[in-house]
Amino acid sequence: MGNVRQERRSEIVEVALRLSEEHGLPAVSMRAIATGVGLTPMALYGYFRSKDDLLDGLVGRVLAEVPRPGPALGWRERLLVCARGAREVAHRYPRTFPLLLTRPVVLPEAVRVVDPLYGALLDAGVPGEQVAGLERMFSTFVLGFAVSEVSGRFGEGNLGTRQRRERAGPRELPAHHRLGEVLDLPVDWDAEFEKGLERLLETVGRAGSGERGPFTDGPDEPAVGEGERGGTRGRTDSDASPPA
Amino acid sequence: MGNVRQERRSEIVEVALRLSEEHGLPAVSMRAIATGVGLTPMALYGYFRSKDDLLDGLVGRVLAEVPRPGPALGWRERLLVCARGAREVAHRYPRTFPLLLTRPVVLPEAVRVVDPLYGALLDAGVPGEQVAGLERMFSTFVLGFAVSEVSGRFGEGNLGTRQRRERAGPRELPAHHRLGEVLDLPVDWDAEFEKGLERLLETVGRAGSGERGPFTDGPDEPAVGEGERGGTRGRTDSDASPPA
DNA sequence: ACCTGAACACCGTTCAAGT
DNA sequence: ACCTGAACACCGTTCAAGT
Repeated sequence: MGNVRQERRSEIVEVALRLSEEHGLPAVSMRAIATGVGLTPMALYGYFRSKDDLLDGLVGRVLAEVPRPGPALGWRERLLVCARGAREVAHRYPRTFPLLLTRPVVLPEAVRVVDPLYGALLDAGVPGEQVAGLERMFSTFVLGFAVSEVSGRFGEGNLGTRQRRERAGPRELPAHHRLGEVLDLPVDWDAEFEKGLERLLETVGRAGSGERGPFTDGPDEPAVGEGERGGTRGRTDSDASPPA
Repeated sequence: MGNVRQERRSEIVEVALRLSEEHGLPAVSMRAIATGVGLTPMALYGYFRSKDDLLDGLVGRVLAEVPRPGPALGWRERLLVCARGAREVAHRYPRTFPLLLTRPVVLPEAVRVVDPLYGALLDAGVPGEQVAGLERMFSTFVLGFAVSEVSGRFGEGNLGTRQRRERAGPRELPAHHRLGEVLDLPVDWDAEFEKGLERLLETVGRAGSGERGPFTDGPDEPAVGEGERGGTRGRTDSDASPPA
């Protein structure tokens, strides 16, 4: 089949990725890609309908490196592997990764990344109607955090707000002044990401155990969200709730 | 002082906003803005150092419409007002809003939006060292959700994955097949956003009450995150934990 | 102080033509 | 089938000049 065509296609995407990481996304022009692959700009249109199409290929190329854990691990570990893996990819391609938030997720690669997340949430006992929404919440956090980090959207953490804080006075920024010196500490992004994941996993566990609060008296199942250790003790298809 | 200058500046930003909403962000060019305001492109450089600088002005202009609730409301209500308000702004300026995720948050307008969130988290009892991180988690969700919604990153919800699901077969997308028809239901974005907020408020409540799990025996305070109904019964400054 | 004209070094894409 | 050349209608920005 059109295998040489596929080769050329991925060669083009590879050049685009290299250009993006070496000189930034704005440097990814059809003309620059073309010279990089040894062609005329017009030749690229034989492989991609438009530049947007080519950028979708770039998104797919990056998404392909996000790990997709199989059902061997427990659901918690699977979610962690996906989340940490995605963040690592962001650090690997810091100038390209922000594209993922800009472009729609209808690509087949995106669906392939989402599937293990759906599986993990189902195994956590999350009701079918809530799975997609919870997955979007989870992915939004992971993607948003990773993109913010590599694109500098978080600034250099809290640093640099100090001048502004002091210039503004307690009238305009009362909470900044209440927080005071805490805002001047450098941020440990690894720790913050892990903390966020921990919080989300707790939410998932609660959604998976029927969302009963501590005062709802239901069947006294062992609470999810406690003492999860490796192994294969995650639930399987058999106890996934029916779609109602 | 340079008041006529400020007038001109905001006139320029206003034209940029109109252009962006009417014809999309790519249509926001220095040349188009200039004709819109009745000047030569070069004249704009007297008011903004560069196009990026002008876009920062645009971000500030949009951020200025995000509500900043005072301390009259309870912390829960304040978080809800900020979150819902931000999402409404996204719906008001759907083609411009995605800029907020692209550009750094060092603008004074961004700090002004963050301050009430810090205040609410402090009033929820969140320890000082955790406030900034939790705020970033909250904002990442709100911004990420709103941007995904208006930029079409969420696709049309789950719809449209059906063809792909059926073409792929249970081998490649097992969880999609486990979920089955649930994925074909249309998504109620309002409800999903509210559900996400609810989950995050629960997390905030837990962080504010010392993060004890159901198996830690501590003082038997009434659990936060339960039975919250409207009204102004949120905590106030008086019971915020000191930064430690 | 505020603005303009001309110019530079770029873009994505179309279209007719080559082999 | 795959590629090229020339052209169109754009970009952001610099620089010298105008009033």
